[in-house]
Amino acid sequence: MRSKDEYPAREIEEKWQKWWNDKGLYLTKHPPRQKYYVLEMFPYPSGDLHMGHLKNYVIGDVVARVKIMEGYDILHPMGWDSFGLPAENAAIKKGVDPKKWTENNINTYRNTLKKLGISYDWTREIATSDPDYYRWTQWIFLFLYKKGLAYRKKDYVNWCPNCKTVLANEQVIDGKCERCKTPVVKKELEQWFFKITDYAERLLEDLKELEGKWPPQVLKLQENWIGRSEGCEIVFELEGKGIKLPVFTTRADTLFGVTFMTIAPEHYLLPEIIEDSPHREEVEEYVRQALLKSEAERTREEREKTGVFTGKYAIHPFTGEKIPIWVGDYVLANYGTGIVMGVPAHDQRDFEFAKKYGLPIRVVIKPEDGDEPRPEEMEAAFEDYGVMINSGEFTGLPSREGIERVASRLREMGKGGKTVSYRLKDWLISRQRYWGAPIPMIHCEKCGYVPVPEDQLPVRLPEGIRDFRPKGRSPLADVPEFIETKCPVCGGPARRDPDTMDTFVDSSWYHLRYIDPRNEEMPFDPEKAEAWMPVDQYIGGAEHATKHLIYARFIHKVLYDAGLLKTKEPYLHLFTQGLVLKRFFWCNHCLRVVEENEIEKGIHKACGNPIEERLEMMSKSKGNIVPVGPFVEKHGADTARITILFAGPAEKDMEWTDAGVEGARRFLNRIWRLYSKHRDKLRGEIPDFDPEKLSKEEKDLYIALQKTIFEVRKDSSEFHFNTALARLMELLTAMSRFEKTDSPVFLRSLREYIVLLAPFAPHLSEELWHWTGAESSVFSNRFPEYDPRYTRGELTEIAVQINGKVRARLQVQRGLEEKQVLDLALKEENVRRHLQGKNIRKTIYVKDKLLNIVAG
RNA sequence: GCGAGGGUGGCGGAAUUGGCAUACGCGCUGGAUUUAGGAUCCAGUCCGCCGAAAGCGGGUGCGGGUUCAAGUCCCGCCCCUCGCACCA
Repeated sequence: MRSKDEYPAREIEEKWQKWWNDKGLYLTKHPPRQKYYVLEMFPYPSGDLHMGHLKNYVIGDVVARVKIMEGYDILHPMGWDSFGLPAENAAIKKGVDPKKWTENNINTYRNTLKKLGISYDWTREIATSDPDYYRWTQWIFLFLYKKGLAYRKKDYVNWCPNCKTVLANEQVIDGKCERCKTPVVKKELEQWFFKITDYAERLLEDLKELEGKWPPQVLKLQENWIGRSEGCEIVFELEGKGIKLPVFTTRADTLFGVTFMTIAPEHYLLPEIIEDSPHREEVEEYVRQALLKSEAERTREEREKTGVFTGKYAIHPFTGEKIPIWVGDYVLANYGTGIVMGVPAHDQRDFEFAKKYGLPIRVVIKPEDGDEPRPEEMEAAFEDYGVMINSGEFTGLPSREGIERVASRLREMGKGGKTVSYRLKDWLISRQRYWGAPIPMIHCEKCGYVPVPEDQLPVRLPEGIRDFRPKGRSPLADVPEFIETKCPVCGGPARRDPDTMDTFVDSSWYHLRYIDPRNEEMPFDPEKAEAWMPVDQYIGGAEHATKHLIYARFIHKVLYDAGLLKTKEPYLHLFTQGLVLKRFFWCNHCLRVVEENEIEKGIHKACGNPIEERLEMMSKSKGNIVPVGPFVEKHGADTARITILFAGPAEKDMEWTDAGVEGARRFLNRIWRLYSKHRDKLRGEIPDFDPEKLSKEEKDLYIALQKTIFEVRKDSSEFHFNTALARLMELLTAMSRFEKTDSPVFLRSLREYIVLLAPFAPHLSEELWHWTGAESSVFSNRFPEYDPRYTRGELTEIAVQINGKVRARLQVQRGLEEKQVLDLALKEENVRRHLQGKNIRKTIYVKDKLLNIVAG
């Protein structure tokens, strides 16, 4: 129940939200004097907004408000990543139009975010599903196409049999579809790709610029994802036909130990290899089986490797020896060259494969200080570096040197040489879906693939489609008025590309559109981009480390190379916030969330089955969400903000609890009561005072204030909002207990406290600020400066230890010397007792902190 | 398996150039106020030594080490979370 002591949150919040809006307080000032671009990852507008979504925006808002009060002109926009599958699924399930569904959700999201009073410049709102936006997404596609960075390729791709669509590598999690968890299979399709591998080296290299500015684990994740590996390409030849069969290896020194080769089942050269093989049918059957298996099945580690002999041989580049070629599904088609050389003596996988199929083992490396391993006795491959043996002209070389020499020899022979391989794959962007940006390409029988001329953009999505059920092709393929068009080159009949783009294309450049959201000539004006880029602080979930954050860096670099941008990287600082978890009770029998009053002694009363207590990320499907709207109505936006910020370190996961809400609410109420009590004292000038001439009580408060300013500034800049709030709570207690409430120190503390609180509880602060008689916003203040002379009290407590154990604490003036402190310490009863019968051997003094007496 | 992060009261968490472990909040206990409840305010709250105070001892996942001094540094383990995982 709300008592009359509780502050009227909703009333205050609505009042100031309206006032901020009328005053245009958060409108971007362009050109900026001193710019600061704060960006939170924009949301996909799904159903309603819950507290789990909020953390991102609350953190961003604190950053933005602190920067406003540090005198920056900020750009702090919000928009919608509004293309994507859920809209289409809703259309399939409920028959609603994806566009209408999306618009409704956007309206709900916008209204909810507005209720939170976050400092967005709403005039810059964008939605990726808006033709005014996706026109430029298409423009970017064409831009890449012109640069040779968008190309079409027939390939085996990740295919989700349930969603009936192609997935990027990044959308395959543990071999399963990210969305529906169905095992992904391989399917051969012709698709559009972005050549992100051309940028692999720079994407890796420029991570160095981000060190100390991005979370180290995100940098590491990207590094692993790019997966640079230095090695050697070695070209074998197919016996008889002379087809080149390149392999990639990091161990060129083991080349003389090759006893077989293995090629991936989906390798494009395989059909040619087996064309005239007696084993052809057997191989084809093996390939069929392999492609049916899901990635998850194929890559299960404990699974025994399988393979089948192709009946064909390759020629060793040095020895001319015949090497049998096998097909094996443990070889990945999309890493290296898709063919590996089998060196069973020195590679564990090859060893296992050779053992299974009775292939010979040939030792070509021996330990530096040991004997040559004997093949018949080996139980595992010898994978260490050592000295090359049985390797012709290279015999006797240490591995490291051998790797170099073999590579340069191959280079001379034109049969390979040093090369670099990346784990990163080209970015497959075609999606067989309706609700995305159409790929702006036209296929003409005569002219081939032709880009849609820029002046014809956007290629609009047709409306009024009824049937969105996945059929293995884009719903657009069945819309003749969309598909059928004229070739822009020859004017003859032609067909549009029926696919739409991966939504990660939409979000790879949105930070640029915010800079110039209504530009009708260009995606953005390069001059404006120069004024505002890079994003100074980007805030979002760590789950985007290898998807969005790599794609955005890639697109940014392409635009940088074209001279449209002046910075190499889009996001200068990145902060990744933790999740919001909510405890709930789950009945495994009824398969639903159960309220506490339905449970008795751990048993679900309704069905008699035991209840499981779970702590998981808030999600609508689980039913453990706290919706924002009703919460704000009941407790207010500021309470929601404080709850989130105080619960723990912002980068860590937090549990949303009622107790946390109570604590936040209580804190704000304490502030409200203190200010209500002294409301009549808030107005008017505060007389100047000399801190040196204050009473002890006053000086203590003055020092507490300086300390708090110092700590709040420091903690806020480091994203330690929980400890910043702890300091504010301490100062509040100090002010509440302060008795000389007419003192200028007290009055000044009240004033500055409001400003310190403002980034965290903006509505309450704005209200209290106006109680001082101010007419301008609390955010037109500078964040308070501390008086550096007083950030520490002049009294200090020195711990007196004897042999490392604290035996007394002394209250003394700061700055005492060791001798003085020791004299004082020796007067202490407890110290004397512990020194009885002992000699002081040595003392260690840490000024103003500690004195350790070593005695014995 | 590899990589990263983590393990501190009943709970969320503070404290890192090595220097008073447990700030702040929640919960709990007692008191004040109140017809009562709620709300609020004050005091207490790491554990143990029968209660209290003083005092003493123990204590930051486990075992060792360096040091006058270790949550913090070093060595060896255990456990948890996340990411990658047949990458040739």
